[in-house]
Amino acid sequence: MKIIYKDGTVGECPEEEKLHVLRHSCAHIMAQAIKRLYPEADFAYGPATERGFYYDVDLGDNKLSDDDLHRIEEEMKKIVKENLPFKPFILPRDEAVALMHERGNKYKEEHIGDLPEDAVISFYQQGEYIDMCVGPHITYTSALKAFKITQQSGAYWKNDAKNKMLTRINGVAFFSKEELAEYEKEVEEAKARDHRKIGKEMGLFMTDDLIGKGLPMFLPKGYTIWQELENYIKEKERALDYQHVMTPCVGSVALYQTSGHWEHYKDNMFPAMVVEDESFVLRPMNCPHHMMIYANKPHSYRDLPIRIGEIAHDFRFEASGTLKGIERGRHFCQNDAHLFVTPDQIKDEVASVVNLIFDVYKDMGITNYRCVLSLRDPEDKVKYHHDDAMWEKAETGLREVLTELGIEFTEEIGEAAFYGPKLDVNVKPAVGAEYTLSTCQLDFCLPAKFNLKYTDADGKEQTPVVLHRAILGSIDRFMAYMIEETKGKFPTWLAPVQVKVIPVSEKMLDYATSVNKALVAAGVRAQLDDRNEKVGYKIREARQFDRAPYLVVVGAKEVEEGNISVRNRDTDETVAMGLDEFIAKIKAEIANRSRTL
RNA sequence: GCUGAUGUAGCACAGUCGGUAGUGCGUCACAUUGGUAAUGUGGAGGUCACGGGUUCGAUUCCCGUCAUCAGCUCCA
Repeated sequence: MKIIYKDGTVGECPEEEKLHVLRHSCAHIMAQAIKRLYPEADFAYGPATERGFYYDVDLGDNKLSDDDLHRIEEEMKKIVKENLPFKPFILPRDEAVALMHERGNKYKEEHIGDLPEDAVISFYQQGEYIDMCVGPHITYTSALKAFKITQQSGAYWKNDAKNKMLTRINGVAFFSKEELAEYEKEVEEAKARDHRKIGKEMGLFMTDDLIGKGLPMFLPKGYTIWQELENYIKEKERALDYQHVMTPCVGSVALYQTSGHWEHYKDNMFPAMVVEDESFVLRPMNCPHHMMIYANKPHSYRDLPIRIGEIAHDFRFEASGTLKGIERGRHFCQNDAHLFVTPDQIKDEVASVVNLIFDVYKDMGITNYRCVLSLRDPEDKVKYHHDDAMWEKAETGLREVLTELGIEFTEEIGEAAFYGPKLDVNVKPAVGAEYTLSTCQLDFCLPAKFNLKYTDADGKEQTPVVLHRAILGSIDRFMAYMIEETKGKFPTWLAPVQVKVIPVSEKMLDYATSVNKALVAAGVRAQLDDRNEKVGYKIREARQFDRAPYLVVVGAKEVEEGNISVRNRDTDETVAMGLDEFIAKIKAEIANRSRTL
């Protein structure tokens, strides 16, 4: 694939940049098409993305319908057919400003003003359309073979909610029609994996307008999974000498004023309730409660580390547009803990948390994640606690520990909590943007605000350091992730229905009932399908909706031989075995929390 | 919250250029008694999200509200 650079040289495109260039050029072609249909359109940014491209455009008062997007796409096809060359040129700053001004490109004009003094300002022209751009681009529009406009949405100029909202038009582009078709298939598969869809199919949770938005309710099957996750993580934590507590979901406003959360987050909390001249809020997080538990009695350095954990109900008034099933609601349960440590214990405790995270991921079969060291933005004086020395100590400390542990991570500025830096472990859901699953945060700030103390070996009072950590993050969100990862085919220990018992006909119903009873009595989540339907039909439903790990079919043969037929969900193999043998096998599998059937 | 789209039976969806609605699955009844991804027949089931307006008449047109979806911003 030939490409043309801003100085006019033409060359072969490096393999790894081909798609990027193609997609970026596609954005220009889309802009040209939009300009033809909407001459008043003014363009902001139009980059390539992971799968395609977008362009943010100011369309004045025009609103686009799906038909309009289709028209734009048709116009793009025409431009491709016209086979226009991409022609670059470079202008001195004053002429560049004049050109953009003359053509009414006020966003590009503003952009030039943001560029450094010595910037080379280049343009690309294809046909009648000129765009300010550093390139490189494809040499002719006909190089674009497979693309599609996928959606429109709003996006703020320079990503700032204070600025005007522009129309963002997204598209995808590939080398070939086959790759485009492959992409569309992937999108369909991702939609089928969406936890909201599977949750409904399997009867895991529900929402209702009358309850209120962002407030999902866990149904018996969903709560079964939820409880298993809770038991699992508490067991892991107990083994690491955590102590679990239970604290109220409400706290006084004064509590959050003390912690600083009120100042930073009051707009994202449910508004205060005033009773008997005192103000309370539904709690958005649990740090202050746990701080007060620490402060409940004096501590010696010999007591530390103290690890206080809680599966804690929290409420946040999340912007309505951000709510998403059980992945992000206005109520959720954090797998939270606060570790109160001395400065020389930081390293070991961070290591222990990090090891716990990856131990859990191993158990759960989670492999697709990335680690981020989230740092403050030193320029942002509003968001972050003012104490440069504290930040320096916390950030370098955390970075050192992670490096020593051999964790691969990237650093992101401006992602820290207001009280300290964090290690975030991020994953991608089936649909939508990446989110944080697990976190470990280093905090020198809140212990001081709450005046927490311990007595050191010299009998002097010292302030402990706090590690905030969440392994499953929120149980709700973690469950959403597991639904999407497993497509609802949970490992046996998590499956809401572990065994579906299917009699071949009603004649064997008594035998099937006794088999089911024995399984239930043994602590297995078994369910009898006693409906008057054929075997094939019941098998189909058990696979499609329950996704039960095991199907037990009993007919005349089994009654006669006094055994059962067990079909494995993952291999589709059926074997005959004694009921006791099966119970022993599945109980062991559940106890081991094994991932494979 | 913002921009856009959507809201019809438990679920998935048709449809009505304004005359109070259909299909499939599920559900219920009856027949069938079956061997690992759909047995047959029949019945019931809807204030067409909610509230206003226009109209002889609104599920359909207009306005507002609520919810859902995509993206943006945010995520202690």
